[in-house]
Amino acid sequence: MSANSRLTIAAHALAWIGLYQRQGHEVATSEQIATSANTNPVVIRRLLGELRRAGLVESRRGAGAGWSLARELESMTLLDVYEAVEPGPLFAMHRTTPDQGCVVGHGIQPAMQNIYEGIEETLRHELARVTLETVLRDVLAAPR
Amino acid sequence: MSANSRLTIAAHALAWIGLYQRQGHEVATSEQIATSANTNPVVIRRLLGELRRAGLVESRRGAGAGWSLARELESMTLLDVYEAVEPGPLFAMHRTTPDQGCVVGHGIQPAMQNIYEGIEETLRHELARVTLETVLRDVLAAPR
DNA sequence: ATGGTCGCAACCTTTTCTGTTACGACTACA
DNA sequence: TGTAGTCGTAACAGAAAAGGTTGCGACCAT
Repeated sequence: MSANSRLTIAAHALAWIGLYQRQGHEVATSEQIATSANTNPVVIRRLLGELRRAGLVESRRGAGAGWSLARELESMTLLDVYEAVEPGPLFAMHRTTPDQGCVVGHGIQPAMQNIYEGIEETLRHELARVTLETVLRDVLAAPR
Repeated sequence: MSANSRLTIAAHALAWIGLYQRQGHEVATSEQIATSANTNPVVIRRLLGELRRAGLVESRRGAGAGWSLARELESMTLLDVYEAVEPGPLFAMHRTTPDQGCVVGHGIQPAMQNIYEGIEETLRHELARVTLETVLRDVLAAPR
């Protein structure tokens, strides 16, 4: 599916910030999170920027700057994160308009659009069932 | 999500073949289907080749060659098509292994893997509810 | 024998995602 | 007031995937 890792990395970042704050720290830096996720700080800042626009995190600038949660992990779901970092639909239509003179070419897009909408609704429902608190709990439950 | 159009095009092709056969024709050519989908015949042959490996269609070579359904549209679901044409998982993990020395970096992949598996199972369930017969019916029901 | 079609490999272009560098903006603190 | 540390963002490079295109051998009904 040519899947991307945005949802995974965003969840990683949120879990990291959440745990760090529970350990008494005020803010986490993109540098620290990037080290944990084994990627570049700019990648983290970009993703967290989208999460900030969605109201999930806040950032502070200047010296001693960094990122903090805007809400409890308990109140965030994977759906919130998904909608913040994934722009498009799950399934794409034809890249070029099908032949409108053909019965199938004419009816296929509305038909698939309808079907896909129902499926994406179910997907969103599933994503909404998983809170970031659950994610962190599962992360900490991993055998070492 | 960087979605691709394979599922859409494959469903288009199957609906086209199915309708064409109901009109009394034995086989459909990749050329005809490509015209309806407004793409290249090789693209169609590639996709139908995968559907053939999955036992959904058959092809005949030589003169008067082409494609036909291997089963009734009624007995094919979008899940059959999806599994035939989509190789990978819906969501990707980190591109590089996260820091195993970090609690989050260590536990994040098994945690997300588990969550994703449940979600993909639900997705498959939804796809399995839609038959290609339904798709064709919806296609023909489109207002003109 | 021939013409129409599939099978498949090879290559190109476009798009998307990720990584990287660079640098200005901002602010706590000395 | 200066400075160091961090964010914000633009710009570009590299990798990967999807889709489009061409070419040609294999196949077979006629």
